[in-house]
Amino acid sequence: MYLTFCDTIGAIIRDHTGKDDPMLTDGGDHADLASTIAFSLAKDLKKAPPLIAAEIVNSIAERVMQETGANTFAIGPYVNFVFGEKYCSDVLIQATCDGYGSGKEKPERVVLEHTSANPNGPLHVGHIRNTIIGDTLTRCFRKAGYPLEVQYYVNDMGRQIAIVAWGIASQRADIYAEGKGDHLIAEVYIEANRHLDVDPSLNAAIDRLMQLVESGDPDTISQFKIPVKRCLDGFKDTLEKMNVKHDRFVYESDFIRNGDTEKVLSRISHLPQACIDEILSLDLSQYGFEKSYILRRSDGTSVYAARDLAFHIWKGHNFDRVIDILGADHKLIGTQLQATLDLIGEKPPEIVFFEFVSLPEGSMSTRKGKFISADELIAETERRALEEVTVRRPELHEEQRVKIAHAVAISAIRYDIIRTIPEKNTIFDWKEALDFEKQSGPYIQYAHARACSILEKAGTYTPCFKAEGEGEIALVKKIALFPKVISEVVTELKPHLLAIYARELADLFNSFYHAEPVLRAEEHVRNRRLTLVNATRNTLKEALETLGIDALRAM
RNA sequence: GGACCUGUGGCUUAGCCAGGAUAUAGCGUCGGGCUUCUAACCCGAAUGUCGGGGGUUCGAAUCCCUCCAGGUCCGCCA
Repeated sequence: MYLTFCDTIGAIIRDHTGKDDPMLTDGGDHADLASTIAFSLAKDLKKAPPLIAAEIVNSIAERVMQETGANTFAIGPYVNFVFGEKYCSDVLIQATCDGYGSGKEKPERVVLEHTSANPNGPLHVGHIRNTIIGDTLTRCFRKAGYPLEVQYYVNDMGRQIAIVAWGIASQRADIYAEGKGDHLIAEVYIEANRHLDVDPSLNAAIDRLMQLVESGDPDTISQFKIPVKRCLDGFKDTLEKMNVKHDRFVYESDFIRNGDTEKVLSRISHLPQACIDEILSLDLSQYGFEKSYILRRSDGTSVYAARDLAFHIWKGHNFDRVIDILGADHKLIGTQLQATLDLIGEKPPEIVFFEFVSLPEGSMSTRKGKFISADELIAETERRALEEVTVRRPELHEEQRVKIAHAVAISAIRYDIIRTIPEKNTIFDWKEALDFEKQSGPYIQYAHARACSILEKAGTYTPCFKAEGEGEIALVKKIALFPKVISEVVTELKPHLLAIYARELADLFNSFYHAEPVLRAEEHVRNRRLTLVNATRNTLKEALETLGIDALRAM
């Protein structure tokens, strides 16, 4: 509804002024929508902006009212629009329907890759920033109507995995030991690196393993495969706890076995930018890269970048839009990948880069065993959440309390991570992660539960799709923005916008809740407010689910 | 040394790409509000050289230049 109104008003301004851009902007406290077009016309017309604004209002107000029911007026140089009753009632009708905010089905197929952590230790609080950005975008794309496949790209043949395989053999570790596989692998990996640091000559054994696995040696392949699988099983456990699921796990080694890597390397070797001596590398200086892009080692084995090219060519052929979520450490290699694909006429991926999460004592390192695992984070947050639920709802059965605590914990974790823009590097803070108040997931869940509770107590009522008074109108107008927010997230790849929106919607609902009685109001007001509570409830539910957070009905 | 990202009240943070109305919220501080629809809440107050300096513009947190600080990268690792 909001977007439709913007389009209509934009077209009217365009018609009237002849300018391509109607200069629409948020109206802030003054209006629902505003245009700063008077500033840009000032030079041409040689008139003061406030004068121009007044003239524009005079000429378009009537047509705007006719087509949208919005009020047009000027404050100084700003042309302002305030939406009217029809807008509010249309919004309420839409927002009380199941699936509010969903876009119509789009033909464009999207593939999104996220997490893709190396299987050499458990997911830690840095990795899950990737996971949560990726999963939230996934949910937004699906909400917007795009068919989307989520992939996990498994590095099952890199140096790190060779180190794990070597570590298992040299430490005689029991790869089938009980416990969570990813944590088990981390122990082996950390210990193996300790040995390699002490005696670098041991690296020869790692190199040998990498040659064997690339040449297809069956024993080495299974030596790699078993720990990778154990680790991945651990990842899947952790991801499931966070409401995250991948549609497909794509194995890096497949692009060696099916010959795709060889094919792309051969294509590249014929390019004028290719440099072939002992190694194969590519000169990307035309794209502004100083460093050449190395694709094959002198011992003939391929590097990660080569396999990644093959993977992305495959994705580009099977999907219309390719999106990767990558840590800031991949910026160079990621942009080199984009440039190379562009050079050979393939579709480069869109990449969302996110900056690092570090610990107060410094950056995390799986290799050095310096990290807080996602499992620890979840366990601790659940423990705190259970304490909280037990204090608040002692009458509930333990099973029920545990269930709520889990949903609250995941909500707190996911929200804490997604609310910050990806470009900001953050320091992990237990106090913030365990905060269930205000700018948190549980705060939004609570607003939803509160709305549910009111509606449950109300029983049946006659819906009334109207809003009256400041608080009601502000709330409806916020509800109206939900579809716009989803579409912004998808076009700009900025999932934090949804997090902020959901919190602001909860804020407005809480203010409304405290200011206006619902159940105790006289009948026609009660019906109207119950309809509004229901619209809010539904919008909060859709927003929470799109954030990957359970919309609890009680907490 | 070079490249990219970040720097907004004591702390955390939105706005920056597409410049425009008194810069967004939270935590913390101070003052209020639960026999009344779930207080994981609400209402109010105080707190700002938008890292520093230049420039462009009628107008800059936003664009350009420069400097400073933090992070990341610059491997025949991934």
